[in-house]
Amino acid sequence: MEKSDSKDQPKQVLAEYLRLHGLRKTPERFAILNAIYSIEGHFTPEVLVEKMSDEFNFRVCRATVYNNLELLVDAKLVHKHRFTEGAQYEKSFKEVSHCHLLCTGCGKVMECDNHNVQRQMETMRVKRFTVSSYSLYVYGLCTKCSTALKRKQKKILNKIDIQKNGRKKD
Amino acid sequence: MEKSDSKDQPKQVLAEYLRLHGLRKTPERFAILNAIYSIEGHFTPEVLVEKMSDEFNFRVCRATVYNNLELLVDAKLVHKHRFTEGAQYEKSFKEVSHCHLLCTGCGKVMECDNHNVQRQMETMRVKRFTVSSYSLYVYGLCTKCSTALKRKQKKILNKIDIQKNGRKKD
DNA sequence: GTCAGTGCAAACTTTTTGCAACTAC
DNA sequence: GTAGTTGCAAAAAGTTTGCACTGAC
Repeated sequence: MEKSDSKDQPKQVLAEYLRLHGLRKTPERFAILNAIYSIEGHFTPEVLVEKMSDEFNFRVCRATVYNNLELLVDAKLVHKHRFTEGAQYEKSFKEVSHCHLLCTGCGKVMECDNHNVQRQMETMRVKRFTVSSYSLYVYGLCTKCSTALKRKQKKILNKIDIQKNGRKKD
Repeated sequence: MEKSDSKDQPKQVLAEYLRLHGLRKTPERFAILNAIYSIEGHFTPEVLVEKMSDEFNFRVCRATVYNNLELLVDAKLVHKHRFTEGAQYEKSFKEVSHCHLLCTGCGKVMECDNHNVQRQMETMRVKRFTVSSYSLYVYGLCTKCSTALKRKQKKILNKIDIQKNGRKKD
């Protein structure tokens, strides 16, 4: 009977978190949570405010969004990333931790499931430290940037060669 | 004889990087590199500027430091981290990639060598992506914050209990 | 009724940009 | 001499803060 599915919902988790921390159940908090869980992938605080206003017709000021994002991170309902200048967030409830591929050429962020790493991380123990989550960022080049870089390097090498030969000929 | 130890020096790596990219060997670049390699652990651009001025008597403006940190990251001589607001850097030449433990309570950053993870990362292959480096951040609580949190939670639970009992008595 | 939480605007921090001056090549 | 680099100052981007007001408890 009444299998406690509902208890597994992010909303319930937030409610319980607020209760256990003696904090208030404001409409803003649940509206923010709701908006976040309607977003697939990463988002910035700015985008979240905009989306809430546009799609949910719910206006919140930035300070509130910043405050509550921090709270939701603490409640383990949201992951915080810092790929570039400015933080990016991502829902995290019942999501498998995936690693992120960051192209240092164009800045593109891709996701990648590496089961070996995941297994390893889930069983990771560290002395004098209570592990709660992890982020793995892998830097490198996407195919497009990799090709572009090779072309660019060839061009530079040609230029260096020309300069040298020019000098030699003098 | 003349074993090419010198070629392995960061300075040589930078010189070669600059040559292959058609960039200039400015004194600022080598001064910045030098200062960075005198620092153990993480530092911010601000701290680097200060250190250069104070300890090396070499004044550079921030813009130059920012430009060249980016360049050094590209040359794989420096790692860039974004633990908090504001980037932190770290020398990376011939350094073993270590994972970072980030305490979400006090913000303390600790280093941690996990050989399993290191081995795994060094052999990692991803489709359509040329891996060049990685960062592993493990979030959690240090012993001090873990203890503090437990104490705090106990206090809140007591408070909630008192409120409930108070109501019931009414 | 009280105090945590919100909105607003201003302040602050970190990073980038535009431009004149400089210098490595 | 040319064009890549630097310094400087101003602007931009992202986040935090102070304060008055509101509303969850």
